[in-house]
Amino acid sequence: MDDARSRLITSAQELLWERGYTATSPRAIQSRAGAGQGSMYHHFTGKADLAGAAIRRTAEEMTPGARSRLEGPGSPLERLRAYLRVERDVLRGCRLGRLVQDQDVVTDPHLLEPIDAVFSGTIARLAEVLREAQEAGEVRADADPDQVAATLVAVIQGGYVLARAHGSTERYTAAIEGVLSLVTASP
Amino acid sequence: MDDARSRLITSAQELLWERGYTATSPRAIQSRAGAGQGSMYHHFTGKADLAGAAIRRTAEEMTPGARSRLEGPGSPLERLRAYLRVERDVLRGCRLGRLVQDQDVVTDPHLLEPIDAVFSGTIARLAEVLREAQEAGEVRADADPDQVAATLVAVIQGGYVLARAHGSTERYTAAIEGVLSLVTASP
DNA sequence: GTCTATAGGAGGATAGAC
DNA sequence: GTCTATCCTCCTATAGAC
Repeated sequence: MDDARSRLITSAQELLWERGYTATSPRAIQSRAGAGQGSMYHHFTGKADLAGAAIRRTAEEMTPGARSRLEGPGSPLERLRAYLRVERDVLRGCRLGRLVQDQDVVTDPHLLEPIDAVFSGTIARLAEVLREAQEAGEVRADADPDQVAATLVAVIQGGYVLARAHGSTERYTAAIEGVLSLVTASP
Repeated sequence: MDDARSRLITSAQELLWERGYTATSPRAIQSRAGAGQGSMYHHFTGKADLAGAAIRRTAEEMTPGARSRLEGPGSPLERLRAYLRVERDVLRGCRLGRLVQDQDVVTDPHLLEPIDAVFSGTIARLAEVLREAQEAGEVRADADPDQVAATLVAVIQGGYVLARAHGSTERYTAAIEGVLSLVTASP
């Protein structure tokens, strides 16, 4: 899987993460992939097409990890903690979430849809685990699982923002631990 | 205050909000402000300098509103609710938070510092109100006010991300209401 | 499949006239 | 203070040869 086409997608994934969509040029992708203009325009119709492939691959790469942590061993609350506390590349930001600030991404359904799908799926799975946790008495019963699931994902995404603004992971950790203390049912 | 210098800053504020830093060109700022090249480079040393002025002005414009809602009338918890539920231009995103995804912004201390200052100030003020709320028994006492304050700001910032990804404000509202239900002390 | 050549436009900035 | 002219580089894409 290290043919030119695949290498181009890999480079696009990296650059999309580092610089976003608008700030990433076909040239930069090509040179990082060690491929020429002709190669790229042979495999893809243009920048947007290649970016779409990169986004879809990133989405596929992120799903299994989240899934396994939320469906893994441990009580519902323990699985929620494991998911929220998993090590993330905080200062680099979310590979998908950061793209959503890009006007050209939000405007192109082919680019936006796979991103939204990841968030939707994550929220749905978190809500499921939250329901289990409520049944087990680990999470207060008077909270709406769907709302709280959105809250949890928002804390992660917002934690990235605070960390990048502050230049350190501290704020991210504080936000995560803060929400964890709140979801946990009072003794 | 509608001289060329001020108009350039206003245009820069708008474009920074709409397109971010990298995707905003001096040309675009000038044409929106109705000013020429010469005018801009007379008042500012370049794009970064003008952007810095725009960011500082936006920061100044955001502070009073937040301050008044958190120091206004009502119980501590009511003030927290008022702050979190205030109407925001959700789909447009945060004027400052969105810039933090931009590599060129994070790299330039003159651009990043005023952004971080707003977040730091907001977190500090929220922590203060949270402490009051705990004393009043409105918020569970076993939570760290500084952590929860970071959580609240993160939920807002992350709510923007979810909303833009989904193309609707629903997810934002869900995240906000979710965290509000969690901070409120159990009956 | 991949390379090179080429193209029109935009980006960011400087210089000097008015 | 503001205008116009000018500069070099990068952007994204197309064309056609190998």
